Order: sequence, then C-alpha cells, then structure tokens
Amino acid sequence: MTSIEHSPLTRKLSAFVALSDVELDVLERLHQRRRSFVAGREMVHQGQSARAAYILSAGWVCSYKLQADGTRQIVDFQIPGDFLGLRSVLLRTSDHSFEPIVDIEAAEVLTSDLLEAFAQTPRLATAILWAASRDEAMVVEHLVGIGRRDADARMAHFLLELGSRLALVGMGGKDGFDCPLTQYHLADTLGLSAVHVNRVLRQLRESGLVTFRDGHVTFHDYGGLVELAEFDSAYLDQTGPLLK
Amino acid sequence: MTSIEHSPLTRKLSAFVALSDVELDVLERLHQRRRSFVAGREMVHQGQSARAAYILSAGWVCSYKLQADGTRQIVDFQIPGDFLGLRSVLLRTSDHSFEPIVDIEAAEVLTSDLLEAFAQTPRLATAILWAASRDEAMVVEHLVGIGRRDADARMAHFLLELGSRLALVGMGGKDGFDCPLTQYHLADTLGLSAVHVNRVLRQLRESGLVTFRDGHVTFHDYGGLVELAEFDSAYLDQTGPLLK
DNA sequence: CGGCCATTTGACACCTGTCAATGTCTGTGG
DNA sequence: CCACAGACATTGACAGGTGTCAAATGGCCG
Repeated sequence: MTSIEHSPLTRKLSAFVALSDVELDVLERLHQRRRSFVAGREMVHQGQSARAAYILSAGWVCSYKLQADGTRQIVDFQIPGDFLGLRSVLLRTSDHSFEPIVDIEAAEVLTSDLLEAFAQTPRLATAILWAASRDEAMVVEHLVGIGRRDADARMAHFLLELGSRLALVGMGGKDGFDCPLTQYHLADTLGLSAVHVNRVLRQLRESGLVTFRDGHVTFHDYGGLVELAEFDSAYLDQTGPLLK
Repeated sequence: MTSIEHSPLTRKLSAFVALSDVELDVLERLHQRRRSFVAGREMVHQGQSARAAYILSAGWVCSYKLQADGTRQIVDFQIPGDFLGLRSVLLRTSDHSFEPIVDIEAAEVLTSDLLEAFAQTPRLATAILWAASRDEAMVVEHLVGIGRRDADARMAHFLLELGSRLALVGMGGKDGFDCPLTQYHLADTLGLSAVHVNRVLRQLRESGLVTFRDGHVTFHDYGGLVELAEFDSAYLDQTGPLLK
C-alpha cells in the first residue's frame, strides 16, 4: 500500500532489503501510536526501565551518559528512521538517557507489538536487527574515533558519518545537510571542550573543507574530508546478511 | 550433570539466573567442539565474515579495529566465559579483528547449534542475550571513559571493571587478579601512548592505589580507586530482566 | 530595550604524545 | 656458560594538542 510516501524507517530498510507488500504493511502498522516530545526535556533518564521503544519519524534525539562530575558523553544520535531504546525493551539494559534535540515525532512501539511483528515476518525482524547491529557498529567506530583520532579527524569523521546516515533517509547528500546541533552537542559527542570544537570548526572552514553554521553543514571538499578522516563507510553501507 | 565443575560461561550466567538442569545440560553441550588458538595470531581479521562463534573457556582475547595509519584501538577484551563473535554470526556485522593474548581454549559454536539451543530453552537464550547486552554496555562505558575521563581515572576504571568481570568467573577478587596484558595493550585500549600508560601506572602505584606488575594487578586501596574512577558497577551487576 | 544563549577569540596552563635512551628479563645459539 | 637479540618496561626532555578562564560579539525573544 501507500507506495507513495513511506516512513523514514521504511525508506532506510528498503535501501538494503527488498521488503514485500506484507512486510511493508506490518512495518507501517508499527507506526500507529504517534507521540510527540518537546526539545530539551529528557525522555528517559538513565537507569529508568523502559516500557516501550520508539521509532523516530521527525526530529533529532541524542542518547548520552551523565557522570558524577557533571560532564556528559553523548553516545549516539538518533535521526528519523532510527529506533530508540530497542535494546532497552528487548532486555532491560542500555543504561543511558535520551533527550530530544528539537521537537520530535515518534511512534511508540510496545514490546508485544514488536514481538508479534517479528513473529509474523521474520525477514522484517532480521532487517530491524540488522539496523540495530549497524547502530552498534557506529558506537564502536565512535569509540575508535575518540581513542585514536585527533580533534580534526574526529570532527570530519563525525560529520561525514552523519551525512551518510541522513542521506539514507533523504535528508542530505554529498553537498551537506541541515543540522540542529549546537557546538556543545559536538563537544559532548567528540570528547572535546566546546571552545576547542569552535577552533576545529574554524580550521576546517578555513581549509575549505566544510562549514558548520546557522544550522547547516556544507561540504566544500568531500574528498578532502574523507581523506582527513580516513572515512570508510563500509560499516554503514554493508548490505545486510539477509538479501537472500 | 557434572554439578561439580561448570564452565566459566555457566558460572557467569548462573550468577544472574537460576538455570534448570535441562538448561545447564544444553549449555554444557554447546561446549563440545573444543579448539585452541595460539597467542598473537589473529583469529579473525576485520571484514572477514564469521562462520562460527566461540565461547572462551581459558585465556584472554582482545577485539580491536585497525586504522589506515597503523594505530589500533582495542574495543573489548574477552575473558573465560565470554562469547566471541556472537553478533557476527547472528548477523554478519561487527567489523573488527580478534587476537588471542595468550594461548586460548575455546568451544566453537555453530550458528545452527546455537539457534537450536535457543529454540529448546528460551530462558537460556534470554540469559545469553543478556550477556551480549552487558558486553554492549561495557563498550558504551568504555566510550564514556575515553571521552570524558583523564588518563588516571580511565586506567583506574578499566582495572576495576576488569576485576569485576574476572571475579564473576572466579579469577580474581577485591585484592587483585592475574593479568597477561602488556602496557601496549593498555595503551591501545585506553587511547593513550604506551609511554603515558607507564607514567600513569607509576603514579597509581606511588599513590598506593594499585600495582600492575609482572602479570599481576594488586589493589591496595580499592575504595580509593573506586572514588578516583567514579566507578559504579551498576552496568555490570544488574540482575537480568528475566529472573521470573 | 534587556537578558539569554550560542558562538567566537585570546592567553595561558597542563595533560599527553613523541623521541630517544636505558634497563630488565627471557630465550636462543654458539 | 656466556653472548646476543628481542620484547617489554622505565625514564627524561621537549613539543604540541586541548582544556580552562575570561571576555566580547551577535542573534533571538519577551
């Protein structure tokens, strides 16, 4: 049905697996229970046990961990088409907080509905688990970035990864994308101070590589960025293990 | 059967879920296909698609990613009782390499055997997935450590976490544990240089907190270390979501 | 207009990396 | 038994990347 306009999640999964009409239908039905959250107010606090998962349909969210000394480390961002708290419902775990960066729209998915959908359409289950697995690969890549790349490469890599993810749901391309993040978000993501983030951004801009300004990221020299970041999108692109 | 001596994995899972005799039996049967690997020789190279998973029964392994510039980032360690490449077989993903740190003993688990075991004993499946989920939480905590802790706290946190994990399989306690890692391993894990690792270790030793020497870690002031690292073992201890 | 927030910039300190040399131990071969 | 090579650990000197502190700028909104 509605082959005209699909949800971002559908769009993303379809890029990797050809889903049947039945599967598409089940997938769309997971989006029924719509909810909204306002920017800035924590959706889930770390340690709180999750009741449901969400499929983000509009807006950006970040997941992070707070430390006793007040600093925070952003672990990941969720953009339209991403699951939010998937693991937390399958197994209560994943002890971090979620905060909408802008006002968001999300579909609430009850554990029971999800399991039922999985039972009905195993290929859909595999596709969703593939997506979850890809999220994990991103966390690992994030770890590598913080551990072994200097600030410039880290920033470049982050922007490239974000661009690729957004492109997958039609929200950007090799020329750039809209981005509601502040430099503080970038700092908490990359393990830098906000001041240094600003310096790095200036340097990347003055090198003619990329501009981050007024809520928009513009790639001026995509190839140059890729080289600086040693960006290899294999961990994002891999066509699923399931294309049977 | 053999209620006398269980495998480390059994021991670990039993700390969180009371497994029935049937479940214990299925679990032990997963250990039938024994294999050995020698220290230093890469078991799996990143990008290579995995045929099977392993349950480590003796020895230490590390999983890491190599970068184009030759540096490496260790993502995680596997100690006895840990799964190795579990995700890689369920879904081909998790693009990193594995290397035994010492000679190891492992049980090879074919995907089919694993799925069959899961089908037979759902509670066992949940327990194993819980363990996998805990591994993920450790990666996240690792990320936080590299991003937001200074070298001293990072080292302290790492040693404490390792100690807790080992204690769970009877290989250490609050006084210390045997540890085959070199300072280079620590450096590649914590995102530091080997030289700086040495400085940090010296400082921790001279502060009377912990000694790392001759393959053994000795906690001299456990409470002090916990405070320095802001170590909160909640993400390790959480009793499963499944104790029904 | 007057706060408030994000951004920007400069000065300075310090944590950490790099380079280079030395020490220790182990295993190997003469 | 000794000489030697190789791996790991240790140390010092120095440079540089990043954090911190402080202040100025600019946009947005009540």
